[in-house]
Amino acid sequence: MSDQTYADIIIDISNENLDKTYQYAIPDQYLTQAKIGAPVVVSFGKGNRQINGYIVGLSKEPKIEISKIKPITEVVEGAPVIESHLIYLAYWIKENYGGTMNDALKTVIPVRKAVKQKEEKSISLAVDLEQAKDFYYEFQRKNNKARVRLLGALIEKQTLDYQDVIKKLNISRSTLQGLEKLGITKTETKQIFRNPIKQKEQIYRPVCLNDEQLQIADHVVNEYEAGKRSTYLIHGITGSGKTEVYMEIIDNVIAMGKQVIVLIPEIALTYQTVRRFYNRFGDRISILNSRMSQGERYDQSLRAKKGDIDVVIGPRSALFTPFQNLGLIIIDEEHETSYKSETTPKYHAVDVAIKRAELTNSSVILGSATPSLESYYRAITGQYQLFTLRKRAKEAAIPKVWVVDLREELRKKNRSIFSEKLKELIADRLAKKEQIMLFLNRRGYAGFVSCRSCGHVMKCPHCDISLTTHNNRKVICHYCGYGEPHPTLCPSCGSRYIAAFGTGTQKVEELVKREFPGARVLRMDTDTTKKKDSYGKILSAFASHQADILVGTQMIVKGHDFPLVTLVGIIAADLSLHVGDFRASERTFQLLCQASGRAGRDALPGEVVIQTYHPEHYSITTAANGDYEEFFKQEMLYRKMMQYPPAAHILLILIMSKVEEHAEEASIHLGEAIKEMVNEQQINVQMIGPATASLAKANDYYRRVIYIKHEEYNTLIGIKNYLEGYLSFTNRFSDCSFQFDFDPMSSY
DNA sequence: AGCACGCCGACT
DNA sequence: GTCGGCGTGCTC
Repeated sequence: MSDQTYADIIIDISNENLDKTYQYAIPDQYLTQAKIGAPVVVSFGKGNRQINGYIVGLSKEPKIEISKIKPITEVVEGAPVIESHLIYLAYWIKENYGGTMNDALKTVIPVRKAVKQKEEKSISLAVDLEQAKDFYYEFQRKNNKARVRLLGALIEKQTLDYQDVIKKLNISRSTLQGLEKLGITKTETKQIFRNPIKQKEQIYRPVCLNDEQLQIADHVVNEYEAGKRSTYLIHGITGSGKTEVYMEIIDNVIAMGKQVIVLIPEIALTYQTVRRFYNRFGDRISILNSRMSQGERYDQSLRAKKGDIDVVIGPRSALFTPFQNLGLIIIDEEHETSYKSETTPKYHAVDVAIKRAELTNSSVILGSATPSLESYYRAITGQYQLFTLRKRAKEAAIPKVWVVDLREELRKKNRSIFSEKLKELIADRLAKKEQIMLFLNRRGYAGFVSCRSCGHVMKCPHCDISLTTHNNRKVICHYCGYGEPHPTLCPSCGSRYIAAFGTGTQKVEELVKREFPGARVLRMDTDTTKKKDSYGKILSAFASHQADILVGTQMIVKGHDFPLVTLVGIIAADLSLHVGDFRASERTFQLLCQASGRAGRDALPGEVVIQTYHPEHYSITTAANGDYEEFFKQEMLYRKMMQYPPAAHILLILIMSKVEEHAEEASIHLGEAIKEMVNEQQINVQMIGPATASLAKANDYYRRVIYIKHEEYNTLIGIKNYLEGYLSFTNRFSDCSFQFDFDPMSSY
């Protein structure tokens, strides 16, 4: 039995050959250097031509006949190549978040798609037209049909598209090769890069930072110049000018010949934001967004690789821009859930950014008005440097916040969804011709059950998570599967006003129109923004005062400044407070802060009305006071008590199958396997489930979940690795699929 | 992307 | 028979 190690190698990355790896033997002399990500030279094909590749995996078992496996020619040392960094990063992502190496590589390395290849390669004549005609007749005489076809077409039209030649003219590559060798044709690859930003003259605008902003920028720049790399968290209230601080630091970092990645949530990627950066950095900046085709994205990554740009701005995926000389990664609004990938590997951009920074000797800046519990926790435990911006940059005043107790309204026989206070203020703004935003933070799949009289919410006795209604007959917990019959009377006060909670934006729109017949109302939610561009259209219609009231879900509270908005109404703060999710309080706090930040952005002072059945809940009181530190303190107590992140870590395992019994069987089996494994290794983990997911069935797949909690992230990675290994061995669950999610951000 | 293999018609 | 054009499939 030999002890040979084999390496999985991908060849020539920028082609679409990503899904093929080839196994090579590692000669003893290279054993120490043959790490994942390392560039290698290998013999390939019949002629043993020497080509470049990268190691993407290591194993002891040969996957094909040993006689076919060739040894690696050389492991290339020295010269740090971005590809090898990114491949190593892919490996790290796979290890930390689960999934296959292929999944990870695909998220990390931009692949040229066949779709956009059309314009890249073309065929043209290498001789003049007369000579071409001579050849044409000669080939006709010799009955070289394919050559005649191609030459005929080329005489008519001097340059042809490569793909068209292959497909429409039915010419094979060997024919083309033959003609090229004879010097009759030539193939050209031209690369047309399109800068997605419209060419507009840069407007010179001097920046003047206030002392708070300057202090942060100076500190970071000084450390950077001294060679110190670090992760910084900037906690700055809405309107405190975080972007100016970023730009000042970026300026200094690129002056040192380094490149910068700026991540912003997709939804904030508006023309306004982009132009601010463009005005300052001009052509040396590139924007990525989800509307760009894969070809366009690929173009931008090539530009980055060639050193044509210094700054890239984009959503999560921009994190993998192949800069040769990366120096800084900025993540704005770092608490946003869109930084967590929803597809395998379910990585979090913040953690991957920190890892990439470590590999490339870069710094990371996180910024938020309402930092995630995870980030703030790390900041106060010294893993990040924390900065706070307390002043608003413009002279805008902080809005006045009213918290309205909806239980009181019911007592006052007001059964409408608008409290007296909100009605009064809406009428006032309509009279003054100012604008109003009504915000309904509805999310999640199933409604929680609450009492309209006392505000009592049905909760799971084991998880402290809101129970959700199931056909109005049962209430269940979708973390652990606990269930009880749907109550008819409130267990707390005996009232019969206990029911599933839920109001749609459509209903709110209707009721607004009924209550205020003269008002012009716009609605924005997933229904009205399905069509392309409708999102922008609604917002610009509202911005130009074509409507008085904008009703919408969370999407209306992000980004955009509307100077005429002086009133923000939150219809029912409880809607996000009681979704069955341990992050519910955090989300509520964030949404309330963001929504409040929309009011009175300019000269006119703003007011905010928060309607709730829980005016005493800390998410609501702290948001009303704008007191993040107090919120953090309260929420951490809960997370510590319940062992939720960041106090501990959670691994979610999602089991899916088209056959309900198979999903159930597999989940029970996996549960047993986990129990056995942790007993054997004497690890003290807490396992919740297996249970039916809250979204019990999606796209014909039945879904089951298992949650595992432990203080150490690495313990959970160990369990994930164990299960991945186990699942790759057994074919018992071949019709089931499995997904892992660490410290999940979305509900399942 | 290169190489080899196999098929087929044309020429010696 | 053999040569060269042509299409196709494989490369650890």
